[in-house]
Amino acid sequence: MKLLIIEDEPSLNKSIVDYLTDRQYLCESASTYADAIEKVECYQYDCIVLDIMLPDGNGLKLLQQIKANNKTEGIIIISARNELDDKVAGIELGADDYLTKPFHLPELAVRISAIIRRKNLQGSNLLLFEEIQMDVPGKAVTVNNKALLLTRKEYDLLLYFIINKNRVLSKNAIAEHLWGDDMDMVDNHDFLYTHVKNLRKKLLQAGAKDYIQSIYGIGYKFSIA
Amino acid sequence: MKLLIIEDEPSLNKSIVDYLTDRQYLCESASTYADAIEKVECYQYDCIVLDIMLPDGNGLKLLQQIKANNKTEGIIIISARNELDDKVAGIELGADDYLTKPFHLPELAVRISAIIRRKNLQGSNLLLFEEIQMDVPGKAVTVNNKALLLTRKEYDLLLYFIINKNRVLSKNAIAEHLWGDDMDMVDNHDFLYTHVKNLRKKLLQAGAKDYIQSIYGIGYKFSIA
DNA sequence: ATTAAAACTGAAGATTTGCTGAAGAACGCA
DNA sequence: TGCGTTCTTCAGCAAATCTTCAGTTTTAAT
Repeated sequence: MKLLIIEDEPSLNKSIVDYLTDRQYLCESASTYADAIEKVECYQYDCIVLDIMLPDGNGLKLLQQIKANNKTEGIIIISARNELDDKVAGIELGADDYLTKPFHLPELAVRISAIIRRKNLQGSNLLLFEEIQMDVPGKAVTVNNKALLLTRKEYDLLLYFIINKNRVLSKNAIAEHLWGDDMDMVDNHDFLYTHVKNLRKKLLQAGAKDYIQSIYGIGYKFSIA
Repeated sequence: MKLLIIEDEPSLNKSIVDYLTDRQYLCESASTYADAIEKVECYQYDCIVLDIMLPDGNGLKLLQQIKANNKTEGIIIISARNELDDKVAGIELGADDYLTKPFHLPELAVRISAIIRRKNLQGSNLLLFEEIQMDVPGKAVTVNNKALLLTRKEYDLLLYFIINKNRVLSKNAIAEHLWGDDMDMVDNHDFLYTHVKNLRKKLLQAGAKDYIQSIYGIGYKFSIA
């Protein structure tokens, strides 16, 4: 799961990123309005944590642009206690949740997880695709009710596939989601090839059909037949 | 076993915490509504002791929110004798027990233990998992009916494993439950490694199988096979 | 059919994570 | 206070995973 942390204070930004990275999220951070708007326009995230007060532009404007961009990301606003009006405005502009500073990191983590669950799993903990079942909070995968052990990258890959089932995914989009933007994936898709190969092998061995279809020149599509 | 004591009067709070800590509970305390709601949202407890009268908000509202949060914690309400209506309302809102001030600490301890027993042990005193048997009130463990001596951390760890059997537990979740929130576990899981190692060794020596499965990059799962 | 690009594969290093035993520190009890 | 137990720290080793790479197969277009 990929997050964007928009927060200008470096130490807070770092502690948020460290904490969430430790909990298996892939985090990217932005510290200015310009930085943030660029990342939001270029990449896709599962959830965005947005500090309303930014040095070079108002966070509400940023929020508006995110929403205008027709992005479906979940958004959590953080703000100081005396910026209550901004908070209310944020919710009206379509933020999914808010948090007042100072807050505790576990609480932020709980809310992120709740938003992601709401968005991708319709409130359930289980993701189903034919004979494959993913228990997301438990990070456990079963095929025909038999446990299947996946490595972290394999798990992330399968999760991304199932959430985006029946859609053609470019290799760059997948790579971006699994490794973030600091990775040099322009002319090297060997990572992906290897992990797709390993995931396919494990799924087949577990008795699932090969739902990972290669789309020549583009990427993959996860679907039946 | 991890408890949260919500009580605004410092001396009473401290004496409750001291008494229960002495009886091997891991206690955290909150003295205000805001403080309490935050802890409840971030952490997980086995039982919550809640004083209905709080300075900055009504305890009943807090109780309602705990229940709304879909938490499964047991809850004991404490209140002054003249707040009988609140007490009744509390039970109706889903509190598991109540106590009127002033009360004796041993009585509180008895009720906490009863709630935990009801919740985790379905009313029994024994927790069973294959050849392992835990007598919770007696803090005694047997494997194939032969006594097994565990240290406190080992005992707490095994108890947490068995209560959460078949679930993937992150190292952070385990650490939080065994050491509380004041511990700096971000990049140091050596505690856990050592205690898991010692617990495994003792269980194996006693003739039990190794039910503690390591989940690479995440934590552990306690289950058969 | 030929060809060049793209995709796949197995196996090798490199890296990260987990395990271990032993030593030092803290604790509880007499 | 002193003693034995338990808890924490640490450094070296082992294992799992990730990345790299060279060689092979597949694909689409000529």
